[in-house]
Amino acid sequence: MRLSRYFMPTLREAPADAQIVSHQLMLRAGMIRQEGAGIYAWLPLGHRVLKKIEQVVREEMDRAGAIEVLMPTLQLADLWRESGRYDDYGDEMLRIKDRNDRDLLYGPTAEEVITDIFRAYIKSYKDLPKNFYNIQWKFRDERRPRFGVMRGREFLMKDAYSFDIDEAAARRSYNRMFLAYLNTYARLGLKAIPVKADPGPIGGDLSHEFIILADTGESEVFAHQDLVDMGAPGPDIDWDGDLEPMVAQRSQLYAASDEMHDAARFEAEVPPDKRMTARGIEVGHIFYFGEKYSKPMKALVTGPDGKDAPIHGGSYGVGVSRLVAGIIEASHDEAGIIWPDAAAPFGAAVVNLRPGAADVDAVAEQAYKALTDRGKEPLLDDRDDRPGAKFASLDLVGIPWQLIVGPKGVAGGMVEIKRRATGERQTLPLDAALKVITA
RNA sequence: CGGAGUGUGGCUCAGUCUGGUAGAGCACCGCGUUCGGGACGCGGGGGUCGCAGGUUCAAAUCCUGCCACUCCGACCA
Repeated sequence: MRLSRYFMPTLREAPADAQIVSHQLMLRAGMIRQEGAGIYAWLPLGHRVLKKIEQVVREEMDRAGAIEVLMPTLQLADLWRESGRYDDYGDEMLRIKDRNDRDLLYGPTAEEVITDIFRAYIKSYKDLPKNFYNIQWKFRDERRPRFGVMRGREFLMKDAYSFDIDEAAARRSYNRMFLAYLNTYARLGLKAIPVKADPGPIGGDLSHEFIILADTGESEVFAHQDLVDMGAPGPDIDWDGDLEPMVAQRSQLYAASDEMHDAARFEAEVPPDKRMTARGIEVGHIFYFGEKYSKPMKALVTGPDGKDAPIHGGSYGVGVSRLVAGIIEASHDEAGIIWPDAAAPFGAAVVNLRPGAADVDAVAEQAYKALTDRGKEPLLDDRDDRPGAKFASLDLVGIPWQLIVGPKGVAGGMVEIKRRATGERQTLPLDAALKVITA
């Protein structure tokens, strides 16, 4: 992409409405524009980041055996009357009427829709397990939207739903999601801690929230340091095998957010030098809910014994649009955003310091083409602007690499590369620079 | 939903108390000089002062009502 033809409206000052750093930086980087309380338009740069994150989430879901679908944003109230949630959900549900006076709603989640789909087609235990997910916009009419896309009313969520014959099988589905989530966050450059969550009326221990560490996070986390250091399991695991040991290893060490924290247990279970307290942001929530929807909605399958029984369900959510803000909270400095490579809107920026100078243009174009050919999705800064302005805005939007082409370097056959995250610079011939960036 | 606050060119803000017909910086347009960390000069364009009523010779400013947005608290990807 040539910046001179792109749309990247950066701001030198943050709008006064933005209170937290991710919101300020998203506005300054020209990623989003607010249309109303908790409602945002995604501008080109923000949209690219959102798509990148979405793709990482998608790949990890697919790897773990989930199947992608796309459910509607508008849902029929009758379905929610079946599950009993239409009246329970309250004012957070945006209720709509169509021209025939039929009650609709803008989906805040999709258990009812997916259960309706499931029950229409799947009748036998032989077709289980199944896990369907979609990445779709949700709307929850929050009492108090805030902090930009961190807590919007409209937000992009990946929601997955598992269907199993019994609780033991459901636990296996749960475990797959548990590990897939850790891999997802790790790929996005985040430290994520699974903490036990309030399982609600179903009980049991099958509910976890995933909290990423960021100094500016809203909630406080208490955890065993070994859990923090353990890292993600990685993609090369046997997804059909016994995942219980890996999950147990990560769910037995103490970890809790403020509302579930038990100071006495923390001190009893965790030695003093292993007690970690930090701030974090919730970016995922998984839980097992058994027959909560399958029973009232009659999502039954025939078991090996020939009898029909409600399936055991679980659901698994990732706040995709929230992750955009979460990553920024976890990764920024005074100059702006520092994207991890997997989420970066562009892999590298080729900075032409003197557009119009034929020799500089030639090298910049050559670098741009080479990076394009190698799949780095580069941004060519060919704006007619001063070097300082270019560096400042590219630092602000957080592109991981800058490949700087200026008259002095070109005269000596060299370019400069700069790594955004560390500020580290190297002066190299173009070929060597390209090798470093594409390594 | 309770409490607090803010609405003035795209952004940051001054002007409101004490009424006299709107201003600065950034951004934008033109010309010129600049050019390795958000340049400078000269010239220029852009604002129903959130909306609706009211008071007044006169309202951004005073009064009434409404709307929007932000923050703090109880709830959530």
